[in-house]
Amino acid sequence: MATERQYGGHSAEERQSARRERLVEAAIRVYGEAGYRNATVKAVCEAAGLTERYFYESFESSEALLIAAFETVSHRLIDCLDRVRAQHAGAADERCHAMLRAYFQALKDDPVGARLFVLEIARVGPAVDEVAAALLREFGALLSRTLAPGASARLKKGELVRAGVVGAVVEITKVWIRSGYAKSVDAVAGDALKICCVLAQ
Amino acid sequence: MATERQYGGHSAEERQSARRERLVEAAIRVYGEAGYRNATVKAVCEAAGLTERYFYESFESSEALLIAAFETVSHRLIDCLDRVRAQHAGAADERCHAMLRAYFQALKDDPVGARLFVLEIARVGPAVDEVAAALLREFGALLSRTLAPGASARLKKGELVRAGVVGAVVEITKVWIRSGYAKSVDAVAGDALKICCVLAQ
DNA sequence: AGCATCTGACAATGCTTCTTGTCAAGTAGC
DNA sequence: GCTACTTGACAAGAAGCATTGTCAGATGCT
Repeated sequence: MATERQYGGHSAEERQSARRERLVEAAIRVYGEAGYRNATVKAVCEAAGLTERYFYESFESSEALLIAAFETVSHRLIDCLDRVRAQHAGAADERCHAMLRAYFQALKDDPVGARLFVLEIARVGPAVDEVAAALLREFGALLSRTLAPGASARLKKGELVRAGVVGAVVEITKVWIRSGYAKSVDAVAGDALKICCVLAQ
Repeated sequence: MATERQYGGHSAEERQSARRERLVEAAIRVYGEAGYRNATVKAVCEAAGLTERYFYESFESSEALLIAAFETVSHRLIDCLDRVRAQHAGAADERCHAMLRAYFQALKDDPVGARLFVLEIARVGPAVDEVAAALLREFGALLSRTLAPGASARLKKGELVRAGVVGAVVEITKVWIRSGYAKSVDAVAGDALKICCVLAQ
C-alpha cells in the first residue's frame, strides 16, 4: 500500500480501474444473459477473468456492481438519444419519432444490454430501485422537453402523465423484447409515439 | 389418511381448505406489508397462526402461495371493475373514467393489497411472471373493450399499444402509491384516462 | 376411559452463496 | 539473484432459510 509499483507498464491505480472496468463489462454480459438473480459473484468474476477478491476491491456488493453496469448501459443510451435529438431539427413529433427509432434500434442492436436495462434492473433492492427511478424521470423529462418544449416540462401538473408515458414505452419495450423483436423498429417506434403524443397536448 | 374424522365440526377437507385460505390471507398481509422478498415461510405461517408443515400441505413453494395471493387480490379487483362497467352505461370515455376511478379507489382503500398487486408481484420468477403478464393482458382487453368496442380489441395490430397503455396505468399507480396517495383519486384517474384515450382512436 | 388421529412447537438437516483468509507462483526493481 | 509486492487459485467460515422429522399434547370417536 505504501509504494506503488508499476506492473505490466501500468500504475496500481490504472490496474485497479482496469479491473473495475472489466468487472462492469462482465456484469453487463452476465447479468444481461443469465439474469441478475441467477448470477453469482463467482460467475461475474470468471467472466471478467478475475478472482473474487478483486470484486470486493471495487464493489461493496453485487447491487453496487449492478448499478455501475446499469449506469454504463443507460449513459450510452441517453447519449445516443441526445445525439439524435441534436441532429434532428424537424417538428416536435418527428423529432420524437426519430428518438424512439434510435431507442428501439439501440436495444435491438444490443439485446444483452437491453435485457439488463429494461428487465433485470427492476426490483432488486432500494438502492437499485432509486437509480432506476431516477433514470425513468430523466427519460420522461427528455420526452417532455422534446414534445412540449414550453414550460410544461417543469410543471408538477403533468408529473403522473409523464411517468405514465415512460411506463408505456418501457412496457412496450418489454413486450417487444419478449416477442423476440418481432415487429420492425419503425413499427414499434410508431406505436410508442402514439402514446408519447399525449405529452404534446 | 384412510378415515376422515370430524374436528371442530368440520371435515378434514374443510379444515384443510380453511388453513389454505388463512395462509392466502396471511400472505396478502405479509407480502403486501414487508414485501415478498423479505418475507419467509415462517413469517407467513406465524401470521396465519399455523406452523410450517401446513404451508407444505397446501403449497409447493412460496411462489405458489404468492400466485394464489395475487389471484385472490386481482380477482377482487377485476370483479369490482366489471361491476362498475356493468352499472355505467354512458359514453365510452365516461365509462372508462368511472372504471379508472373505481380502480384507484380500490387500491387506496386497500394499500396492502395494492402493494402486493402492483409492486410485489413483479420479477419474482417465471411462473409468477406468467400469471402477472396474463393479468396485464386481461386488463388491457378490458380497457380496449370499453374504449374501442369495435373489432379492434382482437386486432393484433394494437397489441403493443394496448400493452403500453396498461404499462402506463401501472406506472402511474406505482408513482401514486410511492407518493403516499398524494393526488386525489379523481385526479389520478383523469391522468390515466388521458393515456387510455389513445385506445379510442 | 382408551385409542386413533390431528395439531403445534421446535430441532436437525441440507443447501447455497457471500465473504474472508491462506498460500504458492509470478513480476518488478535493486 | 534477491527481496518485496502483486496476483490467482482455492478452501474455510459464516449466515440465512427451506424443508423434513420428531414428539408431546389436544381432540374426537366408541
